[in-house]
Amino acid sequence: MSEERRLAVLRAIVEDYVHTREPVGSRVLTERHGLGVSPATIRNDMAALEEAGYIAQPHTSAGRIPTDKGYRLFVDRLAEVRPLTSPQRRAIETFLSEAIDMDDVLGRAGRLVAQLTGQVAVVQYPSLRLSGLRHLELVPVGGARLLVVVISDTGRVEQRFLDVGAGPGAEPAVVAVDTPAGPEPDPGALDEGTLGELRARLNAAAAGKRLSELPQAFAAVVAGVDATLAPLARGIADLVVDTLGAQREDRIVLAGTANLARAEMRFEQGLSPVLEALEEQVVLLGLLTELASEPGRGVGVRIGHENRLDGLAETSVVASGYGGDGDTVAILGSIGPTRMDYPGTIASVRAVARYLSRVLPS
Amino acid sequence: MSEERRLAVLRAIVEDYVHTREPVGSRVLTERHGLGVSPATIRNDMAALEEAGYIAQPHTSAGRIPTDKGYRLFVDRLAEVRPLTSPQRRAIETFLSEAIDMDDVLGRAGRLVAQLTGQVAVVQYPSLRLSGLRHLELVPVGGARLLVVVISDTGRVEQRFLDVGAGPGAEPAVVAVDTPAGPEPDPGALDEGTLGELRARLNAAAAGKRLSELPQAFAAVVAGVDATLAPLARGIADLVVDTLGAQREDRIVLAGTANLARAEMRFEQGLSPVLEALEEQVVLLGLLTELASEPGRGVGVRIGHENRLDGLAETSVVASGYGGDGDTVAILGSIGPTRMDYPGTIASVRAVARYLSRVLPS
DNA sequence: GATGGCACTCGGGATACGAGAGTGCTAAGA
DNA sequence: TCTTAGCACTCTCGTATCCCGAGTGCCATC
Repeated sequence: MSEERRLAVLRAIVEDYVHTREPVGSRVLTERHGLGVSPATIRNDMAALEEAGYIAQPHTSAGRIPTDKGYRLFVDRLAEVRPLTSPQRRAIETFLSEAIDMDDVLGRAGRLVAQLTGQVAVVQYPSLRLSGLRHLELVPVGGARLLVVVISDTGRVEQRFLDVGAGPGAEPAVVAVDTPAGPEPDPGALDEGTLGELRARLNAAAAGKRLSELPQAFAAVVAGVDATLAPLARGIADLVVDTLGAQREDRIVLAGTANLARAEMRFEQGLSPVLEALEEQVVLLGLLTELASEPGRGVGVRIGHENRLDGLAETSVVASGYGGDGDTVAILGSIGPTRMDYPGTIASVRAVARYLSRVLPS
Repeated sequence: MSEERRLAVLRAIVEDYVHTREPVGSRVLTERHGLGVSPATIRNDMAALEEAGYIAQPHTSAGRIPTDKGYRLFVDRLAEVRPLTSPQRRAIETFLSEAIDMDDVLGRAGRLVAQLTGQVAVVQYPSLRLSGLRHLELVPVGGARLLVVVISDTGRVEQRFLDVGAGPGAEPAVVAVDTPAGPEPDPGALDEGTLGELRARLNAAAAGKRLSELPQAFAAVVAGVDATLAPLARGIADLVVDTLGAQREDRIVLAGTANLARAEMRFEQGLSPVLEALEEQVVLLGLLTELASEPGRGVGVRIGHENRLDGLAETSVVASGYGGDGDTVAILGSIGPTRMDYPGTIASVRAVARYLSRVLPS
């Protein structure tokens, strides 16, 4: 009962089961895979594998299916990474290079992974590092509302709305609704000249400063400004500092959800828990982060119950970080049933992640 | 065989079926709904209704279920709009008012509608009207890349990447990848001083101009600039005009997809086609646009086969436009099985759409 | 340690059957 | 003319039964 053959049997079971979606018995194992031994021998090996927890039988007299532990062993020691075919590579290249902006890149990456793997793709928006303030722009919109646009040195752009209260004397609320805006600015409470000057002063004060020095620099501006304007200036200053300081890494896009519903994927518990888990973006994000921070060859794999979420107990997650300078700024992954094509999925995720890393600004 | 009673029967069938999800027979109809007649009478009415195509029986000896045509009649003539309860209204208010930016508002609106209706919510991003250029910012990122940030007079902010080719002499590609950016700007090919001057010139040229006048204004700048810089300047100018001119109304967010998988919703064809239809954002967008442009009390309803998409043949779409000044700038909707609670769904969609209209910058 | 043989188990498909729900129709009543 | 009661008929669905086949575990043998 050689150890190598037992592993070969496990590999054969995994590959056959992934392919046929049916419990695999000793006979087909000897027939379809070139293990030169008889079914009885295989049965002995299978008994040992079952004993060790790598496979299980759904009911007494059926074939065996891999357990989570079995898949884990397969992924760690048995799977041969199968590189993508070169047409596939080219397809990735061309499809992604047609993207016109960041949203588009990530959206396409998601659809691509979903299509390559036939599963659900998850793409996290890159979280961008902070730096100084490059430019601040104030645009009055609506009556008592100010759109504050912040451009950081790294090229990050954020926009927030500032409610300017009743008049210039009132204390402005610091955080309000942020949005692109509507039509004609209403030059009521806020006149362009004053705003322009305020903007110029704030920009000048911020020039060359680091984020940590900004509050102080702004305080000076607030102090030096007309008393009626001071509250507004302070409101803007606070909002800018707040906006630059806030991390904005909580966005995720999904693609290929429809793949879950395809007939080939039957989940014991139905797919309702799976979909629910996917909608819990915060939790999902945590999972991905955890996963990508694992050591390994860049691509992390969580199998079945390994990811703590109940909804994902029947699924595996394959994820990889991506990012400009070789360090991870965001994560890309694929989620499918534990019974998935691990080598293929890993290859796809890795290929797209690498492309993203290459194309991302660094 | 009075006409009113027949309508009452139809209404009773719809309401009962929506509630119980089971074909409704003549007996329960007389028992549960206060029609003061015998089952036999109802049967006659039902025969007439079936003849007219408003109801059908799934198999010979089962109760009746409404057809699309039946739901249509119900929605148009029989449904009483049921206003939301005041706690519900308050919940909407508070939940939406906690949003911190535009993305957040729309995301919350979606989740809200999904939760209120127990169905899938669809929210289109508002398309914003164009105007002049408020400010143009150039941020060098990476080696030969330039982030171009465009802020329009209406407060719309767009960002695009410009590939600056090999050196300042090369013709820059006009459209490249747009994205927030990575870390340290690399002051290689593009030096800050030149960029600053170029930016200042372009901004000055654009000040006060309308979109249609921009190309001309920019052309003057390009002509007046150093010859080695001209291609870069032209590249930027083109990109800006292009960006401002492009409509950006193609984004949709979904929420509550998991609701589709809940046990209560059984689709004949499975939900795979439904999910697929929902992923076809372009088509979906077309449907919503068509729907919101219909006359009516603001909320449009498409029932079953009325929406041409095959995948949505078993679903109904309830949608409403929303937008700052009473005119529609985007659309909000809810998608569920044809057997849905129309009055409730309509009320929810309308309430949230109204809130959005109120809170949106105008 | 590998193999052939064999009895045993169990899931799943096919079949049969009865209960129940609902219908349409007819004839009688208002 | 509309409503109602009665009745025979149809069809779905759940339950029970049976049987086949796949697969196993174990034992004796090579």
